[in-house]
Order: sequence, then structure tokens, then C-alpha cells
Amino acid sequence: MLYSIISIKSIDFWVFEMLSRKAKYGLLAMLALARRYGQGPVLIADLVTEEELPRKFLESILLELKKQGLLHSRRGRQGGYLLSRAPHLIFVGQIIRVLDGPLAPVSCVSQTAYRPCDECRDERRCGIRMVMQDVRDAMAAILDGRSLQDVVAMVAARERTDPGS
Amino acid sequence: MLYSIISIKSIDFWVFEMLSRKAKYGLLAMLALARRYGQGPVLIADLVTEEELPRKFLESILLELKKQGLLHSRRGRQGGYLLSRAPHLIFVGQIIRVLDGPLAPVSCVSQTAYRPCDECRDERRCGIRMVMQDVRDAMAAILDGRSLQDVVAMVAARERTDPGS
DNA sequence: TTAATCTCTATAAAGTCTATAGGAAATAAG
DNA sequence: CTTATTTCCTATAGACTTTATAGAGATTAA
Repeated sequence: MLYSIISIKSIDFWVFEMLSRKAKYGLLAMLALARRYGQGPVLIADLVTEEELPRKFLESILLELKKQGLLHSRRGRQGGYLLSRAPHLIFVGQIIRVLDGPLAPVSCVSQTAYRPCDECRDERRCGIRMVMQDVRDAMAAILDGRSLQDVVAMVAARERTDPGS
Repeated sequence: MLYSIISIKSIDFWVFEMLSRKAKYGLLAMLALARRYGQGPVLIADLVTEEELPRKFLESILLELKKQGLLHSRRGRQGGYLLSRAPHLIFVGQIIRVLDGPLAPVSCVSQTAYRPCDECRDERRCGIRMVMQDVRDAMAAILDGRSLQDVVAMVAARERTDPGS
């Protein structure tokens, strides 16, 4: 859970972000790699320039994605990063799970990292859990149903229907 | 974003919680008040005992819910808290928004607290945003579609179909 | 007047997020 | 086999959030 107070014209309000910067940067990089899939390794330096991301932070993010099997890499000259498989086989949900953890709003409804809540005394009769189970399932359906290829295609379609600035 | 490392049998893994303890405590208290709706004010002390919540923390939570119009209170003897309207008119999403902020996974898709992302250069062509818009809508549909009465009824139904310990 | 309650302000420990620094290891080219 | 390139690894740090607790103030009913 990440909060920040933004002050505009002396009005303070909360801004909530479920998705961390880490996950956003990771997704931006993965999408850039998806657009270049089949064209050989891409340098971190190029990703940093194109997507305007903090270099050192991105390095650690890509490393994590590599360790979890979503990326391959090569060191030295002609090195760089590439997707470990075709863009239609990598899903947004997989990337977010690697970088931000399980998709579940509470651990007791997680498929990938189940753990009972501390507060809960009778899980089967917990109303909060019943609602959050539905939320998790809905989120997972969307995030595990959108591949990098899908997202790239969505952006391309938008560009066609809404060109100009 | 709230993480904790849990160690069980020497295996460390991440546990992700989208819903803060604050929101959980608040929901538990609101559900308890929903079950007692129409029976006069309920003491903080009783909520603390029944739901096993930290008293001082709960005090500040209830105060916040009151200031946002979801609760009424009375001080002094015969005092306590009550729902400001009937349980079928208070929704889980309203409670979470008060305690944890907007439901949106990223601020640029929030209905109640829209703000462009720092990272985003062209919002209309942001693939992440397109996916997260769907996530927000799905979450909001669920959380704004479940009233306290609904949740209480779900738990009661579960109790009937699955009695015993 | 007193006891019971909610209300308010301040504070603090622990933990997370967002990076950055500096160098080690691997690879390709010449 | 040397050099330039590039990823990989470890350590560290500031800012911020979360989760509370303490202590006293304000209000109400009996």
C-alpha cells in the first residue's frame, strides 16, 4: 500500500497506488521488449532511454524478472535482455506477481501464497473473506487473461482509432 | 502496499496485503454494528471485546468513519456508535475508500481521486492504464455492490449450510 | 457532581519503497 | 590475450507509511 499527499492549490488529498513503481517500471520494460520480440537482445541502456526509467532500479527489476524465468539475458558485447518466450505467452498477472507479490487483496484468498489472516477466527464464516475472494477472482481473471501481445495490440488499436497528438 | 516475511519451517515467502489492517478492523466493526442495527448505540469497548481489536487504533478508525458520515456517535453514558443509515445502504467499497483511499490500482484510473501517473507520457496510449482500468471497474463493481446487509446475510447463509465448528 | 464515553493531539517503533554506489563476473571483438 | 562492454551482485540510505499507544479534553446521563 503506497500513499502520498499531493498538494495542489492548497487542497490536500490522498492518492492510492496498488501497483508499485517497481511493477510499473517492470511492465513498461516488458512491453518494450515485447514490441521488439525477435530482434535480438535489448540493452538496459536503451530501455532506460526509451521509457525514461531510473537505471539502477531497472537493473534490479530486470534481474528479478530473469530469476523468475520471464526474461533471458546475455552479458558482454551484443548482450542485453529478451523475453524468455513469445509475448502471447507472458501475462500481466505473472509480471505483477513477481514484482509486487500475490494478486490477492488478503492473503487468506491467495491461490499462490495462501495464509490465514491473523485477525480471522473462523475463516469459513468471514464476511470480509467472502467479498475479497470475489475481488481476487475478478482481478486474476483480468490480469491473467491479458498477455503482453494483447496489451501491445490494444495500444496499437487505440493509436489507429485515436491518432494525432 | 504492505509486505511481511513469514517464516514457516525455514521457508521464507512474501505475503501481500492490499487491504490494510485499518480497513479490516473498520470492516469488522461496521459488520458488528450492522448485526446490531436498531438496538441503540454500541460501546467501543464492546466492539473491542467481541472482535478482539486494539482499542486505541479502533477509536481512531471509528472517528474517521464518523467524520465521513458512515457512523453516528453519542458521548457520555448510554453513548456509543451506530450506523448512520440502514445496513443495506452502506457498501463495502465506501468503507474501504474512507480507510484505505480510492479503489483504483493506479491513480490515473480512479473515479474518486483521478490523477495522472508521474511515469505516463501519453495516458490515452498507456497499455498499463488500459488493463488497470478494467481491474478498477471489476473491483468497484464488486465492492460497491455488496452492502453490509448483503455481507451479514452471506455469513448467515454459510452458517446454515455449514454448521458445526 | 460524578462516572462514563467519545474526541483530539502528539508521538514512536518497525517496516517498506525507491532508489544509488561500487565493483565483480562474463562475453565478444580485435 | 587484452580491452571494452554489459549484466550481475551486495550493501546502504532517506523518505515515507503503517500500526499502533499515551494522555488529556469535551460531552452526556444519572
